[in-house]
Amino acid sequence: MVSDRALEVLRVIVQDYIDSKEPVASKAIADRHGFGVSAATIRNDMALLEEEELITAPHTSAGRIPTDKGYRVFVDQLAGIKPLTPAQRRAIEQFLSESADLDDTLTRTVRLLSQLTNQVAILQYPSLSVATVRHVELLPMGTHRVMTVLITDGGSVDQNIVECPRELDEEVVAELRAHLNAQLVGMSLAQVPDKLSGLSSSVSPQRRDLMEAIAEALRHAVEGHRSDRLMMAGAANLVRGEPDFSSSVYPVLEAIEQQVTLLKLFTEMKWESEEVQARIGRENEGPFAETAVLASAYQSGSDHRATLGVVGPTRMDYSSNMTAVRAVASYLSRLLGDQESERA
Amino acid sequence: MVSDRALEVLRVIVQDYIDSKEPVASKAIADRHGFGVSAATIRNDMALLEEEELITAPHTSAGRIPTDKGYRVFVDQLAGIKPLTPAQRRAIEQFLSESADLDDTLTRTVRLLSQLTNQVAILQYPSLSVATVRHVELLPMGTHRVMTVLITDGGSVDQNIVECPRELDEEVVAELRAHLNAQLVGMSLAQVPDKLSGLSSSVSPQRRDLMEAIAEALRHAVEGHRSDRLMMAGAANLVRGEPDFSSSVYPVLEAIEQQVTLLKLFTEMKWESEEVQARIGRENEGPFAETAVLASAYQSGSDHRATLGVVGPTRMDYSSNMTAVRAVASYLSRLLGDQESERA
DNA sequence: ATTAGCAATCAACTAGCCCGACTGCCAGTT
DNA sequence: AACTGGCAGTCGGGCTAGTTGATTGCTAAT
Repeated sequence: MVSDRALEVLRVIVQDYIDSKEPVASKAIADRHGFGVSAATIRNDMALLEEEELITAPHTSAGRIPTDKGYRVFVDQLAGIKPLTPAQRRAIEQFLSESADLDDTLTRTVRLLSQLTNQVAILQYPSLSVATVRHVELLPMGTHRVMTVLITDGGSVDQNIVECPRELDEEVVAELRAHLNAQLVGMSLAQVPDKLSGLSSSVSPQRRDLMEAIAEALRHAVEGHRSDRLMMAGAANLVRGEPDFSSSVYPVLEAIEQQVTLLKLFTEMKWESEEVQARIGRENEGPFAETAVLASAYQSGSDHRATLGVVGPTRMDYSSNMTAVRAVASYLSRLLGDQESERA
Repeated sequence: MVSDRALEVLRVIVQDYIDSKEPVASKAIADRHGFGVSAATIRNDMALLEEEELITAPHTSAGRIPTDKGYRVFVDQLAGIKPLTPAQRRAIEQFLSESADLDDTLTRTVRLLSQLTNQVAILQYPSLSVATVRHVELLPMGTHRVMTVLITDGGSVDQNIVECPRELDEEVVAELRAHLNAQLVGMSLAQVPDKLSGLSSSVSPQRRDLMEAIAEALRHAVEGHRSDRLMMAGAANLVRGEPDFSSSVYPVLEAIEQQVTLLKLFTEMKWESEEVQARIGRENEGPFAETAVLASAYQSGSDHRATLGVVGPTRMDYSSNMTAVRAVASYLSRLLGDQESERA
């Protein structure tokens, strides 16, 4: 039951509140924006919006601020798409021009995003469980040790030392290497452990113990990759501005560092659509109940996706931040895609 | 010209101020600590300490707080060595028992340190310029590409794709691989680029272009490792407590994230002695002028050292934090040393 | 449906006051 | 010479009361 004008009033309230950080008064709206109506009329609309719980008054004689629900409506229905500013575009260009290895790219990306949005930026490491095996290398080291090297198509590599039960034989190693590669290359990391258990029974008995030890090392390597992790940049932005935050910032920063809450959040969001997702205020659990989280999936490999986004106060510039998140996600996808094809 | 008792008074002031965060009054000292003298006498000593600029009064009718100089004297002359608490010892034990690969070890270490001290912990990545080459692998991929893999004794690995000017020949690759390993294994990363330039002239002319491309890839890999970086944990601790911060915390967090100031600081300190170093207040430049930085070198490889430490308010528990930094540095050194010898 | 006007509300600010926590100093004691 | 007790002086911080100004809600008129 909210009129079009009332929605327009909501938009104005959100926008004004975002950049003034002050409750917005009816008079200010009537004065500064081109509604053809008086403050009293705006007040009526505001009463309506308040009834719908889209805005609220912090105290009797103050202007109104949006509620979580109000932000939600704003984001879903009212936020226009702000194009990137030239400065932002330039920043991304510059960033693109200097990419190096994977880790460096990710670090730069998350910093870029935090600079573009002036918020804390979060980037989930590409989960390698669905990366595929490109090559397995066995390197004899001395007479009783062999180093296993597992190389994935994402360009990441892991290595382990294996103790050999018996004297090493280059021929045996070569054979096992060939065998392993034949069986594992092209396989997704998630499948590797299963495949490995089958493998040791397929080699001749006198090599089985060595095979078993190597399989164990490879399982370990895969395991190490499975753990999802996050990178963060721009923590300072959380502290900027708000002098009162002391109480509220601490748990948020801590939760970001612990990672687990955010990872859960990200996996919850991920199955949804292509676009930038927003979780606002109480839509989030626990420490993030007073923040907004914007996130978008990015293409982190041939057919796998991870998530990146920003965390900030619910009072944030949704329009431009969502644009920035979307832009960075798509640039990063493209970048990783390029490296991918370069490498293939 | 400060009597022994006056120094004792300074110690008490520092200690009380650290845990109460309140200026310390003469009466409180006379009452709570077993000086056999009256408050008036303490006051006389305090007047002396004030003359020496070791303590100062925030306003006329308040107790005294230590100055930077006061903390300095405390750290250099008065701070006893607090042994680790059982809880701390247990935390370290547990940490030790779960180490995985290098990156994981470092992440855990820096978190451990931040938990032990309740401060922001900083850890400088082991600079790999002085790590040595363990193995170079060349993997043909299709007919016109080869992947170079560089493995160092620190357990880190880097790989690149090289475009081959001509059709690949497994024999050629094998020969180059043997050649590269013969020349590079055991070499420190810092020496690799020089060595590489010599190499291409030592192969037959028809292989020179390939060799050159490979050398370029390896140079790139080494380059990626050279850049010093920092890890941080416990940023939330900066925000804990202080409600006034906003103004003072923001620049500090930002400077930590930018890394450059701290890296400079660390390299300045490093050449000094074996022990934990403390830089207090204005002894630091710029953003850290109101913080204390404790740092210690750790052995990050056979003969290279990097730095780790904590950043916190000048009002911090120097005794136990210095103990923690020392303990963690030495545990980490041992851990890396063990991996080293395990691998060798 | 809109408006103007008016009373009511309440945070934020100010001024004034007092209280209590210290110090500094001095004169007296050991 | 070192220490102590006592006392006056200073000043931050907390309390109260009063004032201001912004803003709403309501009502009656258009």
